[in-house]
Amino acid sequence: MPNRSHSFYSYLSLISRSTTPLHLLQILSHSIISGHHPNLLLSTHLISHLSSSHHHSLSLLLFSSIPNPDLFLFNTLLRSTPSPSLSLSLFSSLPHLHLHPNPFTFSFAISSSSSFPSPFPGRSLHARSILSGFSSDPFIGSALTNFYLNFADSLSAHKVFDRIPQPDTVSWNSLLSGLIKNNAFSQSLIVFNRMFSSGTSFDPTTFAVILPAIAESQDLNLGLEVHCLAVKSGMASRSHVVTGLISMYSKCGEVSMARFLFNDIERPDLVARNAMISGYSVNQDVGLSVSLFRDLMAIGGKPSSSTLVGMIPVFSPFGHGFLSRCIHGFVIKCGFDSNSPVLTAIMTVYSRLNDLDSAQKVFYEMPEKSLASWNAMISAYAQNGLTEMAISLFQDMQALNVRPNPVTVTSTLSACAQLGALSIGKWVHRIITEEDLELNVFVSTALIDMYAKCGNIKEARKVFDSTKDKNVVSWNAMISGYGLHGDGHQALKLYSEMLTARIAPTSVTLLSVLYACSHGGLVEEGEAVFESMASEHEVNPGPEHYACMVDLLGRAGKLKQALEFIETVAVDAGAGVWAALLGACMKHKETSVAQIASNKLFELEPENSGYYVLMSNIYSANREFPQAAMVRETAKSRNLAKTPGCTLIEIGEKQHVFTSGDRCHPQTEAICAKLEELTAKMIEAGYRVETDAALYDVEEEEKEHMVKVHSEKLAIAFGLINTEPGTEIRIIKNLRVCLDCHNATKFISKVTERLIVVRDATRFHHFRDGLCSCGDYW
DNA sequence: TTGTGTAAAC
Repeated sequence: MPNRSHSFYSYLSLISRSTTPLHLLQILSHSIISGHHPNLLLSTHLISHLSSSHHHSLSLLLFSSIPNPDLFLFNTLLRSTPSPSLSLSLFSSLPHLHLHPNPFTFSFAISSSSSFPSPFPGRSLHARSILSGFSSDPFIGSALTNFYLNFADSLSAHKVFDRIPQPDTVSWNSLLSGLIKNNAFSQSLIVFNRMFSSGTSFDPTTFAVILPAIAESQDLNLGLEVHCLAVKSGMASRSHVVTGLISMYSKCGEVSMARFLFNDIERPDLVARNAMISGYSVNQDVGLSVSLFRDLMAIGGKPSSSTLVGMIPVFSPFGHGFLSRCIHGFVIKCGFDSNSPVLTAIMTVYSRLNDLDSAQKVFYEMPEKSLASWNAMISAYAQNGLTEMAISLFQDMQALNVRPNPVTVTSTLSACAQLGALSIGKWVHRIITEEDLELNVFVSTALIDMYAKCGNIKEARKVFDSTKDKNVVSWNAMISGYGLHGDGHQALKLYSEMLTARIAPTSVTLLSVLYACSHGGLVEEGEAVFESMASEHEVNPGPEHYACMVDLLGRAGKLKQALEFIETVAVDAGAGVWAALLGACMKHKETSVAQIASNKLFELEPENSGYYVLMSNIYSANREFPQAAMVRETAKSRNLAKTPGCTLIEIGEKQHVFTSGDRCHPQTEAICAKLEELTAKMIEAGYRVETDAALYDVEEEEKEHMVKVHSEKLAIAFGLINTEPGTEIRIIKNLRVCLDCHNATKFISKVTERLIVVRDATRFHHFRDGLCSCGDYW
């Protein structure tokens, strides 16, 4: 303790060395006793110290005891006030204190209003700062940039930022980190480029902020450049920067480079270790990930939630038993049983193991659902084919006002695409626009795919054309979209544009192009593409490509050539090629090649009921009924169930599903009446029942030569009743549309003057005025 | 500064 002879300055120096609030208060009382009443300077120091040791109530107490605080003292208090509502009420007390806010006052108040639940106080501070004449202050500008991006308002953020005359490093960093918080990774890389060209110098924060964005976009070249910049500016060994580099290299697949940097760290902290552990994990190196984890335990380190989140994904290949026994148990033992990120990682693993029940259980029992956990559940549903569940969960989010991010809408759109739910897909598109979510390459590709799969190929193309950062996946989605719609020529045209743009085709690209040729009947073009695969594009054909070639040749009626292709080129290509050949035999009503193909298939995949159905139908089509019956008997004796056909139609935003011979729908009678009315008109127009169609139905006995009304006809009739004349009708069928339904739909489109769009298991059919876009080639 | 969740063909 100082004695009476101590000067005012010795109190100051004591304050700066004090660590506990008690100690600070002792000094304060001592100074008062010894006649040194706490003046402004002394109080300011005290407040600053109390705040940095998180004793906010004490600093507030001290502040209120000071009769005439100055602005500097006020700002010091404001800067360290943890609660946004408290700092807002402090701000409004300025007039009582006869103080005028300066730029620091505004920027501190704005910073804390970023964590206020509503954006209004921050906006009003923005307005008041302009009225006070600070419209282009760099400090306020940075704080506002940050504030607006915290409320996902990137338009306002950019406006504010552009008003800063000479943005400094901190301003740029605020913009960058805000964009990244909003998942606007590609945009952040553009801003980073602008920052670089402006000549603004980087600080360690700049590197720490931009490296995750580079990692996210997997742009290794940019990562290397930034690494060089960091080395040149002498910041490459700062701990935050190294961690960012380790993570960036791992995510770009350069895990050995990451390890090299890691080994160079003298005493790696927990964060660096976590980055390295997850680096091995994303690169599927179980051994090294676990061994680093062991190192951590060996030095007595305590794993953080990030350690577990980083390590958990590597365990999914071990299978369910291991996970539930060890990992889930370990998480609970470590006290992370209510930690949202850790539980989200567990959910993802369950989902990858197709154990949706467990994933769902973790999700619904989570005490606090984060955005990531909502996303994990939606994508778990979407990836496991539970499309309605995925969509309904997204609708729940909307109802609960949980704001989606690009990841959320990407998964939801994927569900819409699978389901063919166009109206919901459009609704999601509107949400993306209204909420100003970043249209990153994932979102735009998902939109392209959704529009294409839901039948709106023009809208798909519109999105495709307006997408700036297309990658090969976007091109693939668009090309396969054309294939789906039977437009082989557009698919080939786009493919050649892609080659001109010097984008290397992947095996998926080539498969999509081949399918488009096959669906469009472009045999020679398809053969040329197949030839070019290995020779020009260094892609070796896989079983799918071979099957597609068989499909291409077989559909065109070249069954012998297709068989030869299998026996000479596509040897050991598996069941796919034979299935394609069998399908082609059905189209051309050919039994001898079909026998060879089906025998192969019964041998390769005896459990697949589809082949028995197909073979039996081929016999029936050729009036070889005893053989047909025999095949069906075999299938029956093996207890093989066939997939029931069903058709979906959307009226408004509601989906209606019909099965074959369905009489469950409330409007059943009206539907039957409509069908009778239609049949009469169709027969008048020349329609005759295709008898072969009856033979598609293996479960129907021959006693009935009548076709049980297939689900697509029910759905079309239902659509006709419930929509205005002239509206187009869109239906989605899970199996391939049968010959009779295809023919009937042509007539329906004619007699009702409607455009009818049918999506079946493999492609789209646009029926208009008695004709189908597939040219009866399907 | 690390960690969760995302699109294309079959």
